[in-house]
Amino acid sequence: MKNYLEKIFNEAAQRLSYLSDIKINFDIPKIESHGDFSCNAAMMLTKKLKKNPRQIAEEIISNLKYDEDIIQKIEIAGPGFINFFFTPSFIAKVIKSILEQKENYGRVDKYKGKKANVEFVSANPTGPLTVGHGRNAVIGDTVANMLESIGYEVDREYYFNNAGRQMRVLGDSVKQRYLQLLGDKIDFPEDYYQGEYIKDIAKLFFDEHGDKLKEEKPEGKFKERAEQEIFNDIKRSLKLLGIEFNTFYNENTLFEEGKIEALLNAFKEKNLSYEKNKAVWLKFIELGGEQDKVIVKSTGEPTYRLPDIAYHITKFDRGYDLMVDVFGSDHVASYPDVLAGLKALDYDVNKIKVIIYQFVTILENGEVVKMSTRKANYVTLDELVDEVGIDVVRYFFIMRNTSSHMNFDLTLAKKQSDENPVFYLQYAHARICSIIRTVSGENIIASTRHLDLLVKEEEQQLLKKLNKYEEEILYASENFEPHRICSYLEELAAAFHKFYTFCRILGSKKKLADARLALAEATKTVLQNGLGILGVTAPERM
RNA sequence: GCCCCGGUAGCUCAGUAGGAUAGAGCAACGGUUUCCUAAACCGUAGGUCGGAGGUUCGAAUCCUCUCCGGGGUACCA
Repeated sequence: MKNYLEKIFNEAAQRLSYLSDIKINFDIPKIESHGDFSCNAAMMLTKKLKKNPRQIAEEIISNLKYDEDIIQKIEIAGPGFINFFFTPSFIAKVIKSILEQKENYGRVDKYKGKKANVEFVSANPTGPLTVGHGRNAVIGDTVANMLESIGYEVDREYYFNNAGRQMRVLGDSVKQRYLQLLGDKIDFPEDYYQGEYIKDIAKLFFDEHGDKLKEEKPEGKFKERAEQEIFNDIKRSLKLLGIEFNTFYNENTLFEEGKIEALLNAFKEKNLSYEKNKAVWLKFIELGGEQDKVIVKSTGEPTYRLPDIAYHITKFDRGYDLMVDVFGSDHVASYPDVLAGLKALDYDVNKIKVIIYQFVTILENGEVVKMSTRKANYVTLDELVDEVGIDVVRYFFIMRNTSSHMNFDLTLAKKQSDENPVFYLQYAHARICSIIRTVSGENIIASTRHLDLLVKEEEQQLLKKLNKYEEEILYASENFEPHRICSYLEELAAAFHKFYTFCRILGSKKKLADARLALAEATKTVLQNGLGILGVTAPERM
């Protein structure tokens, strides 16, 4: 519908040159009587043309050439809005496209041939995934789905680090627990990993090796096995949510392949780094930052910035047109450094999109649960999935804007899971399936031959929502805003439930029943496609 | 101190590609099942969009200041 308006405006602009000077916007008015679309062009031109906006509107309208089978009427309203009303039969045409394209409806090839990399989760293997990681995981996977739906070929990537102090502590945590199992009286250090899973891993060593590993170094078998066990656990948790990665990128690769060294040299050559107090500093001030920062510590160990930059360079080298990073808000301060470093080396940082999501606050019994993997104070993602199910978890984490803080009352979620909006959507789908089952014995066939009979208020409302789908998906995807899809689907489901209540299929005349069934099936397809992008199931029965 | 995010109905949050009378879900209250699933639908009530200025035909949306909450500000990642 919007496309058609754009078309006739472009055509009119050949006669009214001032139309090309402004960006023409078409909005869907909140109020029904204001039409299907509304345009504010006349008001935007008042200053320029020094004329009354209503006069301008009239001039614009008289220059629009349109098909009366498509547009029913055009009105000037309020201060100078131009309101467009489409014909019911044009609005109903969307059913045809939906039924023809089925699961491909809403997919566009705008970015066909482009490659995207979405990096997310990227938790180091020091413990089970928590609810906090869950938000990251679901956002990343959904964004990946959205990008695929607009044509990108997407790689899902997990970046991790299995060197460093964290991992040494992990290995030693396991060893200490192992020694305890052997009967040694040990005060387990407070700043070690306190979780039960450490004891489980220690038990594996005890069962398999008895006391033979007393002299084994913590960073040897203990660390390796812990990493392996924990990683398996992480992968299993993610798979449970339907999330799988193409690539696990080990930070260590960057060192092994000399990429860190090469990067250091590149900075040096460009005269962007210098030595001070035995450390290497990068000239961030020169790059527009607030202060210079250390990239190699006086101990010779690089700080996280160096591998992060080198890592992104590998993504550029691998030929991605778009690189998405999904970070928690605790990383806000670090990514500008990475981008500045890349920019200094002439990489096009516009290809990088950083999604920062705000933290999830978990409330249990009215109290805030402070998360810490180290202190073993957390609610795991698995526990959450156990409590409320996969669909609710996935939906819950994307139904809100990523930039919005999220409160999650566990107690409430367990109790009131029936009232979660995801069921509202799923129920709409199940209801349609039920209709199709019921109607299958009757002489009713989903047919697009008499769509012009769909003129009732509820039918038209539902049709208008269906007409919005393609645009919504594209907008949400291009702007990396998965929650918009949720809002849209809730509106669609609401429009369907109203249609269901007021427009019966059984008992209507054959032609109308056929058209209504076609409308119901089209709705089913769109619900299915939308839920599919969210990774939420569309059940046939509930 | 400085930087990022948020502050919208009792609660959780949409709306921030400037638009017409600010929305949804839950909670509260009242109604709707001889009829394709009542996990639904209809109605009532509930708001100084944190506060103050400004920009303009028009501001929840943009700018400035300010208050409150979260996160960050390392030779931690």
